[in-house]
Amino acid sequence: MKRPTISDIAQRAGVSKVAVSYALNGQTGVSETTRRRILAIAEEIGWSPNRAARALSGAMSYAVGLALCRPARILSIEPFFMGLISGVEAELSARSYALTLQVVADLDAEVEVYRRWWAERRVDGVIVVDLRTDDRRIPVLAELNLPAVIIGDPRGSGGIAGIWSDDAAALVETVEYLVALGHRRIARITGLPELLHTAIRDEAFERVCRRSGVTPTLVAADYTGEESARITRRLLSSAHPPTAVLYDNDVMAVAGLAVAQEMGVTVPTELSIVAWDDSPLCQLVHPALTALSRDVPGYGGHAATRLLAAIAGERIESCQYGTPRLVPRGSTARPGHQPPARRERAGPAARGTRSATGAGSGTGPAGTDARRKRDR
Amino acid sequence: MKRPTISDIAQRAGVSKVAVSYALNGQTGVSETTRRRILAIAEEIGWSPNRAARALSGAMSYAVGLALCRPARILSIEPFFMGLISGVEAELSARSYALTLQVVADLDAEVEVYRRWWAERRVDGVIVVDLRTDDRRIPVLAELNLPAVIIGDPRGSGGIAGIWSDDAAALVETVEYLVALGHRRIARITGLPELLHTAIRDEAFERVCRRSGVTPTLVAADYTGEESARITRRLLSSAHPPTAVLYDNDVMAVAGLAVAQEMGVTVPTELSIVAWDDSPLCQLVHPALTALSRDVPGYGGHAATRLLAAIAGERIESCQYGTPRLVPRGSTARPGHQPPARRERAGPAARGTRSATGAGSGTGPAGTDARRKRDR
DNA sequence: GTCAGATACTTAACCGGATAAGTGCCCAAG
DNA sequence: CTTGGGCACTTATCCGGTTAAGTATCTGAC
Repeated sequence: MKRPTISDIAQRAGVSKVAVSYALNGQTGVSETTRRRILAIAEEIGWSPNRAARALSGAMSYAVGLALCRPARILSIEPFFMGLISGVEAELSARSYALTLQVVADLDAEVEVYRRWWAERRVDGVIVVDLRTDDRRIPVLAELNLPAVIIGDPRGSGGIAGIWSDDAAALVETVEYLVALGHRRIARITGLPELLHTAIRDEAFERVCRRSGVTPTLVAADYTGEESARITRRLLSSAHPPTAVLYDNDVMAVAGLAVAQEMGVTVPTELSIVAWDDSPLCQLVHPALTALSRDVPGYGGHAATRLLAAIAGERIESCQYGTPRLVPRGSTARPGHQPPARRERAGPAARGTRSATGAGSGTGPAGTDARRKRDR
Repeated sequence: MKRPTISDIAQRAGVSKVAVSYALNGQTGVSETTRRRILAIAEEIGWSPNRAARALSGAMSYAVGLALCRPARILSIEPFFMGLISGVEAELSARSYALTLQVVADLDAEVEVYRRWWAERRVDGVIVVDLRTDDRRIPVLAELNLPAVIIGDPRGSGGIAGIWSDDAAALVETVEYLVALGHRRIARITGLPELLHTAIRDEAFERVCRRSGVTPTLVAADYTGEESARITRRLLSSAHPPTAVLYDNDVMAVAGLAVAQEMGVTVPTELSIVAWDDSPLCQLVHPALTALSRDVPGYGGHAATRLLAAIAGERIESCQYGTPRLVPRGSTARPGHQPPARRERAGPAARGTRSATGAGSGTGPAGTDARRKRDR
């Protein structure tokens, strides 16, 4: 089956291909009658513009690039990226832009990918994730003059417009919530230390802890459950274990919860847990995890919209979107060793007292969460 | 900054652009001296071929398409897709092919995307996932003569080569394992019923249950934790609850585990749980979930390799890869109401008896799993 | 010495669109 | 009746590569 071209349409319509081009692009220069005839033929034979041809003359590729620089095992478990991609995609495909995805091994490879995409005219712009402190991708993008949107704090995006959430504010809110509950020993298990948002959260953490008279503990991790489990185990067996732990993603928080349960540390009475980034996962475990929730697909959609604007030549500014909201669930409570009354009477074998009926009440919060999710 | 073209190189080298083209593509027709000079210049000015131009003359786009037809909330929680993408990508980028991703709302949209990609020459081939029973995408791909690799059972791929795993065998192995443990009431909570692999697993499930004298219970779900929780709750509160449940993905299995724990049903003694598709998630929960593990990135890599072969014009055959292996963990055991000795002595508040020291033994299996993962 | 054939190039044409610069033709104003 | 100007088109050219089809120049065999 041969792909139809504008020449095919021209032949059928008995006009030149330029007339067809004008007609299909809404330009003046063809009569309304001819235009309709041409459009009808195009529709009939199922014509779509050959992107390569368009790109060659118009210097546009109608594609946007996204390079992901994380090992496969992290990519697959982190719901964040797939959520982001969904959001980006929804926005792009609505304007018939394509998303070109590349997984790279390290930052050098990523920079090379940008250079190649630019030289090959593969993409019209890129979305940059995982902004680093003093990020060397930024000058390259500037040098290439490649339209870009940075997902990350404008302090690190070196003049390139970005979309960012106020992580510091969210962190302060969370710590203050824990302090209000009565916690005085709070630990934070971080994501990759080279990421800018890790540094920003760290700084905010130390600041709010100092201000609140809380002993901060900061441990760097790598987003994996293994690492989180190891660190949590160490923290909980120390002389003065924290009464609350903030994890920099949901996977680490779930792993931390599992370790606590293994070690016989009751959550939330003996240990409160907060996860950064909400996901269905946080509501699947028991107790459900208090989380910093944000609208990830919306975040991606916004980024895509702004990138398309930048590609269209608009001057775009950095904008804030979707600062995480603290969603308290069962994993945070006042610190103390007395478990809540309902659980106290649990039989030795049972992990909780709720009967099948009691569990029905468990649908309450689940239902609420489902509703919240739909609201975003 | 202007993008360098072969004409720039030609000018610098003092030859025609055709000579440059020959030199850069390893064709005969240029002397070794000239070739080296041209390559040096190309390297120096950072030339990469303009993909649009290449595509226009060569009729190749050097891109592969992947359309995902699942709602965002499922995409983001299912590690399968991101794992698949990582694997596909690794293979593609090694041969400097790009991956074009599109998230679509339904099958009609997906078919439209294929038609558009084909007409636009956006991609040289596609990878098709989530094969349905009597899949209407297949005839379209055949009609368009668009190179494709189906990820799914060849019984449904209508002559188009695919890559598949023997789900029926894996399911039979799992049920036989449960039967050997002594289970006689086994339930299976399935994924989307319209997917071919769901039907294949269902059929195998009923067959092996009948053969083994086991009462099968089949309930259709949709891969979400909410749905799984609802169904599990219903099953467990029925008159004759199953003693083992097979879930069609990890998220549903984790949700099922949470419900059991909520309801005071001990896993694994009162209820055994098996998850289809392993992920770090399965090892984070407590007890760790027995799972059907497979090498998802490898699966994707294989698919990409075969697709590239098909694009290169080779005739490719369907091939089997990565039939899931059953990885027994703590969530499966002989059915019975006596919890194992070590847990029996648990204090009322504790969810497990393991002390900090006891938890150290927990690193044993975790270490093993990490090693296994690296092996793939 | 000459002629075939290889070598090392060049020129021309093409891929499928976009776009600048014509070219008839009709209508209306002067 | 002429001229000017818009309308509806066409022709020519370009984007940056690939490929077919020349064309000199050199080499070697007869």
